[in-house]
Amino acid sequence: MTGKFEHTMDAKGRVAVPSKLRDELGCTFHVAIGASRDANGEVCKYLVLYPDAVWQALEEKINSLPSNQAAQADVMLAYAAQCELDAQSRILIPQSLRDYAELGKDVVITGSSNKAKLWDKATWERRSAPQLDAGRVCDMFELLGL
Amino acid sequence: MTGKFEHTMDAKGRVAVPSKLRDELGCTFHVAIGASRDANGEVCKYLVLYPDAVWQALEEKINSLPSNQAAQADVMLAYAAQCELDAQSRILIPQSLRDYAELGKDVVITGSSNKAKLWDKATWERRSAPQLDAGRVCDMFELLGL
DNA sequence: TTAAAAGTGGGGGAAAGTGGGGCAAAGTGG
DNA sequence: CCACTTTGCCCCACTTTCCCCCACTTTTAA
Repeated sequence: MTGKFEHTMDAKGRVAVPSKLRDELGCTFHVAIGASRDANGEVCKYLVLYPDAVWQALEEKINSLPSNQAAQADVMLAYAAQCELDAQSRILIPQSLRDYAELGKDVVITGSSNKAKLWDKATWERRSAPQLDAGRVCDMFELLGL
Repeated sequence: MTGKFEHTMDAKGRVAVPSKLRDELGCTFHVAIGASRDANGEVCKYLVLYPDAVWQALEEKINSLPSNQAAQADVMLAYAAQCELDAQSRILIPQSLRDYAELGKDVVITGSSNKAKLWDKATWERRSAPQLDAGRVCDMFELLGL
């Protein structure tokens, strides 16, 4: 899955799934929490859309976590939801997930190989802008050995 | 089973089972005691809702416990109850289980793969809040190898 | 230029969730 | 053995949330 799509979330918490991603996500999939660090060590939160098969594998990994990680596992499963597309190809994002990712009206959906990510637009821009610098892109190509 | 649902327990000890969990729990299932440690070593108590098939397997495990664990096995079975949904899709939590988990008016039900957990709201928040920190979520993803 | 598909917004009916009244069965005390 | 209380359960009533459906705009494709 690839691409970046700017959509809006309406007052009811619904977001249209980009048509380019629908085939790979299927009509039922899972939404869960995600977070990652950038080069400066800053963290940012977003949501992840997992096709069913990918989610199954993840759930098994979560279940096999050592028992001292039980609290993390509980939260991960509590903040996950199975979603279905409505007739307009939208999903309803549960309130608890909206709160977690601090989603406002404007959101961004990006393809991310075997899953998709859903960001608040401001979060995405804050995070992606520095990476678009030509020097950074050069560095990445070297890292990739190209 | 996934998701987090905030419900209320009425004065009679009844709690509505979230509609999203009903299919997987069935209309009769077992409620039992549970507890786990968080990263700081603190323990917290909750109740667990087991679909019948899952409970059967657990009961056999309990029965095969070594005899020096008989006291634990007795308590585990004593503090377990078979529940049925009433016409409003609620279950009645036995007083002894309410006392164990220190359930107040506000409770939280979370999906946890093949079972569900029932927490006093304050307990859940005390336990989950630190895990929602973006840094912790990052750490978990690394632990999961993602 | 037109048609079809994608994306956005909202109204209203159905379902979910909450609370309480009342009755019967079970337990407690004289 | 008979009141009396307690507990569990059925019923009904009310509120809130969710989701189905329709309408409209914008974009893409023919």
